[in-house]
Amino acid sequence: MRAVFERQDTLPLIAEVFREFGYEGATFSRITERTGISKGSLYHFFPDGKEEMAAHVLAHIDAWFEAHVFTPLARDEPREAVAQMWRAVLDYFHSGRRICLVGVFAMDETRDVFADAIKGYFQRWIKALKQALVRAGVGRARAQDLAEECVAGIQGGLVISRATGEAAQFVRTVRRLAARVDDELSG
Amino acid sequence: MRAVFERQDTLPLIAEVFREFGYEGATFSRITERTGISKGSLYHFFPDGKEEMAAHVLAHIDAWFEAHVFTPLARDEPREAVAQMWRAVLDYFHSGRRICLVGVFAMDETRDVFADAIKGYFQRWIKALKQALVRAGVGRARAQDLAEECVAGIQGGLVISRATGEAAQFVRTVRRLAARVDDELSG
DNA sequence: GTCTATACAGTGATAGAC
DNA sequence: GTCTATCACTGTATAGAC
Repeated sequence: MRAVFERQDTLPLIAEVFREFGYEGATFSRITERTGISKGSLYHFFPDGKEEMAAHVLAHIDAWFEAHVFTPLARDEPREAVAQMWRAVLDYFHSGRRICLVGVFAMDETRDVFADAIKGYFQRWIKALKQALVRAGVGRARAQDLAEECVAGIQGGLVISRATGEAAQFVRTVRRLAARVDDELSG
Repeated sequence: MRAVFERQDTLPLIAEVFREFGYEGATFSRITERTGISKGSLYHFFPDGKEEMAAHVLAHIDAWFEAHVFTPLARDEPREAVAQMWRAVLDYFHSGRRICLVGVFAMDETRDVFADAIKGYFQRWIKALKQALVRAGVGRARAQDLAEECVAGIQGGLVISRATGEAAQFVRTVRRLAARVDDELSG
């Protein structure tokens, strides 16, 4: 009996291995152990091996954020979209117990292959948030500042939470950032 | 002709390799290539191998921050110490072109051996900053919030700068954080 | 499609010549 | 103290049985 039958289904499992051990630390033995899929089958799903796995995992994450964060910010009523962003972020990162794989890969310059994907993820996030803030009436310069501050703050909160082992620190960080945005929107 | 003769002198070079490639990616061949020291000599300096190297590198970084940031925050006139912290941070991280190795190691849970050192680094930073803010007249709860926000913001700014390739983003992040602290101190 | 068997390079680590 | 030679092992990757 196997729980996984489609390549798409393996991505979340493989993603967790990359998250826990980083790119170099995510070895085939750890991936087979976690997924229950042998090396041979993994190469059947991902003919180009580890690099292809990582690329698909990144694309998977990107699609999630595109659907749950970036697109709402660009399309929905801005205040509601921002509120939705905070909910999505707390949910996705398990209230600080889960780190950002894109951030992890960003810190590792071993493989420039992913540089564009990583850069695009953060730039689109900042841009979408900025434009939502502008649509909500915030000045362009201030909106850019706030958006950079929020996206950077989220990453930093994840690092500190993971480092100290206190997930609550991430939740506090998000609350502070949300409050600052609210102040700006109502003030 | 060799430029390095003492173990202490090798640490900054080895640290850069860990910074660029992460713990797993920092292989002996890369370290020997960067330092010009053979494996045999590296094991002479660090009998316990890579793990000992990483431990010494972390201790080296910790000592630098202790001397240039934490101790000044605890001892000097608080406003001046905070200003010194921003200078030290911009300087140490090369205005956003260099990442935080402690942050990189924090994201990697391969080796719990360093967990305490990593945790201590961030906790002492937050605590020292908080106490300096308290000595400068900020309320305890607000000081704790601000300190967490600053240390997390620095880490996040480094991640975003590295990801986007725009070091200037880190400088802006630091400026924003410094302005917020200044507001609190004068307001 | 899934697996086992295997190739081959590179890993951390050790021994020993000088 | 510094290096080279070598170790056992694990890494990614491939071939091929079923």
